[in-house]
Amino acid sequence: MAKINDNGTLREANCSEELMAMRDSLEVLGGKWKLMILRFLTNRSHQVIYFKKMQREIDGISAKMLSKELKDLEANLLILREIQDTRPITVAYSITEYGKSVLPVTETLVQWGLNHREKIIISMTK
Amino acid sequence: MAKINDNGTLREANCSEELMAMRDSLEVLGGKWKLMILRFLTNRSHQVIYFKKMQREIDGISAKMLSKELKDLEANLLILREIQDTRPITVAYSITEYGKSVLPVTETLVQWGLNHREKIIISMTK
DNA sequence: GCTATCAGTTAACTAAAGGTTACCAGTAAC
DNA sequence: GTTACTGGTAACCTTTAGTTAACTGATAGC
Repeated sequence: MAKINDNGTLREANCSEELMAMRDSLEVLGGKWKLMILRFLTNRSHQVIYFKKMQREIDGISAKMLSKELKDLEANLLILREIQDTRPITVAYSITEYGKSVLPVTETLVQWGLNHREKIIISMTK
Repeated sequence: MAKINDNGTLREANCSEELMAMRDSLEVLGGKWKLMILRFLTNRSHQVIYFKKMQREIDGISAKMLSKELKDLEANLLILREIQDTRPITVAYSITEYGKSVLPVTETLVQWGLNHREKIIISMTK
C-alpha cells in the first residue's frame, strides 16, 4: 500500500492510521450493548446503580449479556464495580473518569440518531 | 418505567429517548465495517473509488462483506453507486451529503481510539 | 489462444455474538 | 414453609458475521 500520494503528501498513510484507530475503538466499544451501558451510567452518575436496576431499565438486555458486557467494560477501566455490604448483597456500578471520555462518542451517536429519525419521518410523510 | 423523577424532572424519560436514538444509530451504522467504509469514502471524496480499490485498501474485508455493506449503506442513502461506461466496466462509489453527516461520529471514534492506544502504551511502560 | 482485470455472486462452511431457560445461594417478608 | 428479591452462572440454541474457493461475462494485452 502506497504511503505517498502523487502530490507528495502522506494522506493514505494518515488515512490508514485513522482507520486503525477507529478499529481499536470499535474493538473496545463495539457490539450491541457497551455504548448503551456507558451512556446509561453516565446519565445516572448521580445515582447508585445496581445490576437488576440496569437490567430492568436498559430495554431488552438479558442478565447474561449485561454480566458479560460489564466485565469487559470493567477490564477496560471504563466502569467501576463495588460490592455493597447490604442484605441482600447488592453490587453498585458506576462510570469512571476514563469512562466519561466516551461521552463525546455517545453524544454524536445520540444526535445522529435523533436527526436520522427526523429524516426518515420527513421522507415518509412526503 | 417512570417518566418523572422524585425531584419532578423528566430525566429518565429523556434518558430513555437518548438510548433509543443511540440504538437507531447503531442499527444503521453498527457492525464491523460500515463506519470504516464511510470514513474511507469521506477521506477519499476527492478521488474516484472503485470496488476493487476499496477491497485492497480496507484492511481485511472480503468481497462478500464489502458487497453486502455497500448495499446497506446505499439503501440508507449514505453512499452513491454509479456504474461507469468504461472497459472493463467499473463501479464508482462516493459519499453522499447525508453520508457526510456521519463524519462527527467517525471523528470522535478516531480521536478516542488514538487516545486509548496512548493510554494502553503508557500503562504498559509503567 | 492464454491470461488478467473489472465487479461482483454463489455455495458451503466455520466462528462469533447474542438470546433463552433453568438454576444457584443468601436473606427477608409473610 | 413459601415466596420473592439479590447477582449472577451454565447449558443450550439461534442468528449474524465472516472465510474460502469457484464462477460469471465482457474486454484488453501479449
